[in-house]
Amino acid sequence: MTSEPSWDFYRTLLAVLEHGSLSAAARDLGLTQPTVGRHIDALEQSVGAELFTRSQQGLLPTDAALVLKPYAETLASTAAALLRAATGSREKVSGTVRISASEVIGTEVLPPILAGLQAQYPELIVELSASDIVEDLLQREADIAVRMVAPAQEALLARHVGVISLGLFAHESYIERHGKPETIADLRRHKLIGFDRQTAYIRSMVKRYPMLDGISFSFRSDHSIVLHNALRSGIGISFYQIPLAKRDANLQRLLPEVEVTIDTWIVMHENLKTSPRCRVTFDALVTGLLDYAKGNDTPEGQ
Amino acid sequence: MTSEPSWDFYRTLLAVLEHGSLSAAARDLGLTQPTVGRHIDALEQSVGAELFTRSQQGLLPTDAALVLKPYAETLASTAAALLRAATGSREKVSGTVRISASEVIGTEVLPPILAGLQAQYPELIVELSASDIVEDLLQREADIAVRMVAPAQEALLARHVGVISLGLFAHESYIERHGKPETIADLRRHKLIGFDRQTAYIRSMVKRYPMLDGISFSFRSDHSIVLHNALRSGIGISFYQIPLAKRDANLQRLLPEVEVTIDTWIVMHENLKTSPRCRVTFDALVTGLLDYAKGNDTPEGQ
DNA sequence: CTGATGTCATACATTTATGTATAGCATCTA
DNA sequence: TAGATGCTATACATAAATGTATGACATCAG
Repeated sequence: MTSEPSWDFYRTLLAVLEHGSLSAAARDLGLTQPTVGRHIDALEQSVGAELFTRSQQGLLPTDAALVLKPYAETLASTAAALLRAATGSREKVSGTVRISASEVIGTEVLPPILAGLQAQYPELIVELSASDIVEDLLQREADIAVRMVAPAQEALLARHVGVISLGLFAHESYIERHGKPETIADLRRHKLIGFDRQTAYIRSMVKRYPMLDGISFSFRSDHSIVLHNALRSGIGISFYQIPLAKRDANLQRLLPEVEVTIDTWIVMHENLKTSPRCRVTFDALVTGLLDYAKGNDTPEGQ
Repeated sequence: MTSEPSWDFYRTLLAVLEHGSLSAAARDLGLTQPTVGRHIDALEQSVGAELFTRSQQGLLPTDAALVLKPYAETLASTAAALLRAATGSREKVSGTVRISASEVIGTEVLPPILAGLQAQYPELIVELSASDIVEDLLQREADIAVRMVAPAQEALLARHVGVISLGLFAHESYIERHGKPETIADLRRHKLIGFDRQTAYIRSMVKRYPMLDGISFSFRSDHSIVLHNALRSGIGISFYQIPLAKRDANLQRLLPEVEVTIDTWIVMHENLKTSPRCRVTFDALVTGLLDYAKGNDTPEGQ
């Protein structure tokens, strides 16, 4: 460890870890394979440890390299955030703003809101990361996030935009075939659509209706869109956001006494409030989602 | 923004921001002044904004540059953490572990604990950041922290090591001159030693004894060591950690009904538990501070 | 005022890093 | 089996970044 290695080596390291080969990493980085190889060599020498076992069909990361991956990911997301913060003038609403939201919100609710925003500010570039994975490390850190959990960190500008209500729904074609459940216990004899992994949705549901805990799903996916399409195709019964269900007349509410509410926040780091593009995006999301939670939905086509 | 700038430019940017001149930054980085200047030039071109207003007695950062500083600091601390994670073999207890603690704990309590640890593991290098400033951004992020607030983040390995008790103390030379206060209200006619800024100490004290809120200190410093030396020199009355006070026979406890307790945690990121040096340091801190909180103090000389 | 020390900017030489081209080996498909 | 495609490793030429030396200006102490 004679002197600190170049920070660029960390970027190269991350690319190699992500792509699994020097050549692929080189293509991604806009470098060449020998250069990437030299970066890894230099890094290995600096830290005094083997990072990859070389083979002719690619590189296999060692434990040491895997330990470094989360650090390199943090570096990448911070560097990306720095670049976003630096780009775009401080007066105009221009440059890139990156938003993180759940899959459902990101795919169904945000697009119309963001469409209006971009119509107003043509120079604004929006990156939208729609994912239910909590540990969003692979993704570039977002400037603004729509969250279903109360923000814990300090130095965050958070706005509570109300509660989103979920109810049980089924497509009418399913009801024709299987009938309606009359009680919660009755759900056990129905086909239920559910999640693979525990998401914020599930956690709050199980908290509220413990009898749902042991229930077995006959259709599972960890992809929210798949679940919703399964619901719309009449595969079974699923929780669904009530404002969204209004858009589809063929979806029928079941057991109206079952209702789960999810608190929703818009969260932004405090020091971004001086950035015009983050400010206007934040405000647009707040007003748009307040409307959505109230039931004043603005569907896609409008 | 033709292509992403070199991450090394961010390191250079941070150095220039911290030192205030190209030359000083160059000395710090082990580069030369023209190189540092070229890095800044290239970065300005990449982000399309002026970062510094050049003058012959140094560089004045623009608002744009100041916005980027926290990002660059995060990059620096992450890069340092990566390097620490990479260095040192995975079997032996070697390499550097960085610990963050309050000033009092760091200066008075930890050294004997760490001395024992380093005697056991001669190849272990310890970095100790003793500071009461909460936003420890300038510092390199620590591997292990001794905290007085309940850890909020997830993915943290936290161990509660008990409560540290604080009482009011004065040096006997002070008592000879001013006598002892008999009631809490009586404190108002005494000389009190206190803090400039609100620390975890103060907050929990005021919470418990609201009558202390409006009290005026006749001696203030935001440096804990200064305060303790002021106490030992007989300048006035101050809160002091009871286990520490036992070491100095000339310190007398006043108003024994006044006692404030501070919960204490040792906190480490979960993914460091595979690192032997972090593991053994964590364990040593836990046992050492459990002993300390119980009153089984292990003073410096022993 | 004068010299010492600090700063940034520029011109030029050199070192360093990178790209190109190629060889060697594995894997898969026809 | 032959050929295409994937990968890494090496040798060599080139391009790029860095260092050296120097000049111009500002600030402070004597």
